Amino acid sequence: MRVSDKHQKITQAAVKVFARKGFFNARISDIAKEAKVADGTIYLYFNNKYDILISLFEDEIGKIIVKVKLLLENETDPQKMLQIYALHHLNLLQEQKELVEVLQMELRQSNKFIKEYRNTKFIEYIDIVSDIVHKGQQEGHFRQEVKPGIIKRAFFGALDEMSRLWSLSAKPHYTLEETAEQISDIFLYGLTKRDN
Amino acid sequence: MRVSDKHQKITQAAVKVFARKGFFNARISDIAKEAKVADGTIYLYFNNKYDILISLFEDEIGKIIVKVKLLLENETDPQKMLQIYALHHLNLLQEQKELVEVLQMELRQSNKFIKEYRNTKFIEYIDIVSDIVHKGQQEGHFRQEVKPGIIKRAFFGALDEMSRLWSLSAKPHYTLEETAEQISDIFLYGLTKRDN
Amino acid sequence: MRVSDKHQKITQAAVKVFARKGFFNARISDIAKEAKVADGTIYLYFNNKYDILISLFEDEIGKIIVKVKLLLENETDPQKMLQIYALHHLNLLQEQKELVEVLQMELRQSNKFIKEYRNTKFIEYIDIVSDIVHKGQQEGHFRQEVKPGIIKRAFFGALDEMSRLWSLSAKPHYTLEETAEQISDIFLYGLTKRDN
Amino acid sequence: MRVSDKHQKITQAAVKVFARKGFFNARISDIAKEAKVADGTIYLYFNNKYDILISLFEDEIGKIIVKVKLLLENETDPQKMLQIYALHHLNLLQEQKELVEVLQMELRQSNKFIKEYRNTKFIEYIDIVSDIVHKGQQEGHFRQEVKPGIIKRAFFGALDEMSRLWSLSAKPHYTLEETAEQISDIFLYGLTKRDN
DNA sequence: GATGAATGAGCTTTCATTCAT
DNA sequence: GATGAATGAAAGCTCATTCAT
Repeated sequence: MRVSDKHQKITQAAVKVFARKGFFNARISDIAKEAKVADGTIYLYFNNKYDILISLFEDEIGKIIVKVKLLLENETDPQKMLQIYALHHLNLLQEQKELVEVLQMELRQSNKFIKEYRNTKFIEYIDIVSDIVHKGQQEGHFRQEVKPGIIKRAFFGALDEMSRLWSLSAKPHYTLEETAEQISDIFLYGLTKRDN
Repeated sequence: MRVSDKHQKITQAAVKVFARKGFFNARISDIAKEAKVADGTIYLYFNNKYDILISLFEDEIGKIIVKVKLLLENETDPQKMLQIYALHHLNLLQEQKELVEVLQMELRQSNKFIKEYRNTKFIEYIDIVSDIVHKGQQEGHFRQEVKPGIIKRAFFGALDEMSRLWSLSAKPHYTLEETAEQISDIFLYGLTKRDN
Repeated sequence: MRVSDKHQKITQAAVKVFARKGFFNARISDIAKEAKVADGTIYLYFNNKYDILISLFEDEIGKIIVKVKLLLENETDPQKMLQIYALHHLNLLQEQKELVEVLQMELRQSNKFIKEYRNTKFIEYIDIVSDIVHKGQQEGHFRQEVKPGIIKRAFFGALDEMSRLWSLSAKPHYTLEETAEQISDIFLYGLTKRDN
Repeated sequence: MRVSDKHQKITQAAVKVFARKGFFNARISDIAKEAKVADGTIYLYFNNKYDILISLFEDEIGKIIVKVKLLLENETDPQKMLQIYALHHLNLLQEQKELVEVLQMELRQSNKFIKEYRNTKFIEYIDIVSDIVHKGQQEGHFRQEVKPGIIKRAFFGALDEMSRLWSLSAKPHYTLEETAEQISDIFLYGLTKRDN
């Protein structure tokens, strides 16, 4: 499986370089050097610089989705599920600091330039949250007036903002677990029906 | 007031152009044309391209802070204050769609490249939230175990993610008021002590 | 005599700035600042940047010619005259280091760009040497086979090369007097008829 | 020999263009066009515009030194050696009019701007003269009171001034041989001990 | 498939010159 | 006469992309 070999080498190199310098400041030759291939070789696997970013994005988000879905597979309690999602999302940061930085960028910047590109993978990823919320509502745990379509964004946004903070600041003020707990706590507390 | 005139014309043009094309894809000549000045004129008011972005950022965030603080001045109830903050933040989007897009960008991208730049204005802006939360805790309304330093980021992130969604999608699924209400609701519900 | 006042202020400022940064690297605004006038004012007295250089050159060489001719006025011995010329030429360096550097430049570079400009003043200056040599030949002191038209250039070139060396090196190896003596000595020795 | 091929093509083109327009007025695109390569190609072989000039200078002076030393190899008489040096130096002019003009420029202008660059090659070239003078003194032909360190500069300056004259004026008044002879004659006459 | 030398469009920035005040 | 803000052409340099080997 020669081909996917090179493809992956380039993708991984691109993650590093984009994270280090940002998409616009990254040069193709940087990626080529990091991947230990010739500049021209990259164009055998990708159409252009943007294509690397999108391709990378789809690939990596895809992997993450598989992983999260696996983690949630054996869990049925929506509250626990949200906690798992939060913890895993923040875990990504620790484990794949570089990748996260690139996704941060991709999510914001690039759509502007690649109008035709609809990041369906990303939508699939955050829809996991709305599915959990929906399930919680159906089972009677979560408040009915809450809109899953908004909550999914709010939850993701809250987590994401924290990871952004970490990726920028040298020494985080809060630990990963603490943050995951606080955020899922506030959302769960906010979602859950009161007893009285 | 010749000087501040041109300065402002350029700033406003830059907001438009950066929003339209993104910082990296925006050309100085685009901004110049939009501002109806010569390319060189821009360099009489700004040191370089980055300087336009930072300058613009500081200026605009400054104005927003003044505005929000004014709105909160006569309100003492932390719950109401959070609602006001949320509503106003989302309002920015409607009123200044372009500006928001640029700030989005600035908040994420630029720090990478202008390491020395510390966006103190932005910190001042989100610290308004932690101040409200802190006040709520001191007055006994909000749960003590919640950390204002995390909540401020989560709250901002939640709102911000929504605005990002809007700035990208053609037709928003939710109205501004609906969104503001949902998000402040979930946070307030999550923050507030239960009676029992 | 307002006009010549400003004209002179600008000329003197230009000498300083050209010497410091070279003609091409000197900015009009540098000269304006040095002369404590507005940029635009310079264009009331000079047609363009080149014009400043040429004008400066003509003016300053003119003054030097007057000065040298004055020094030679009361001297009739061609040998002494050559020594005076050499000493005075090198003296310029010490006294007007900056001016000399600019002249160095002008003599070489600029003619290329201002084709129409014939530096008649400079020719007048070195013709003093050929006149001395010619006089020496007529009076029977100097060898007849020597060509004044070549000697004038060689003599000037020899002196000039020394001054260039000085203007570039931090600490000259030889004193001014020593150099003037050595050079006029070698030329005089070379020019003078042998007794036998 | 692909690489040195392009390098040389660019160097030769640069000589022509610098000679034609001067270093500052020469555009990279002029050189590129002259060399029949793309603008960007130049930057594969040189770091920047200055680098072309310095590189060119070092290369060409290097070749000249080799050539002159070869010519002097079989000659032991200092007087003859000086004549050879003079003749060869002036010959350069005829053969490589353009190169000489560029070197003229380099010798004067550039050091100002490229302070860190010490043109060691050039020093090596003129040190050939002081070595000859020194040898002549040791062998008792030349006067002891003459300082080789001054003479080398004076001799070079004299020759150089002549070549400058030629490179500027359309029709030289003197032939090459005539000039070489006159100048070495005056120096030799000036250097040599008198019989009485 | 792989290479990397070559390309050249494109962009930021500078600065001589102008001209309304 | 004097000013200096404004102009805009011009140029060095970068780098995504191509293509001959």
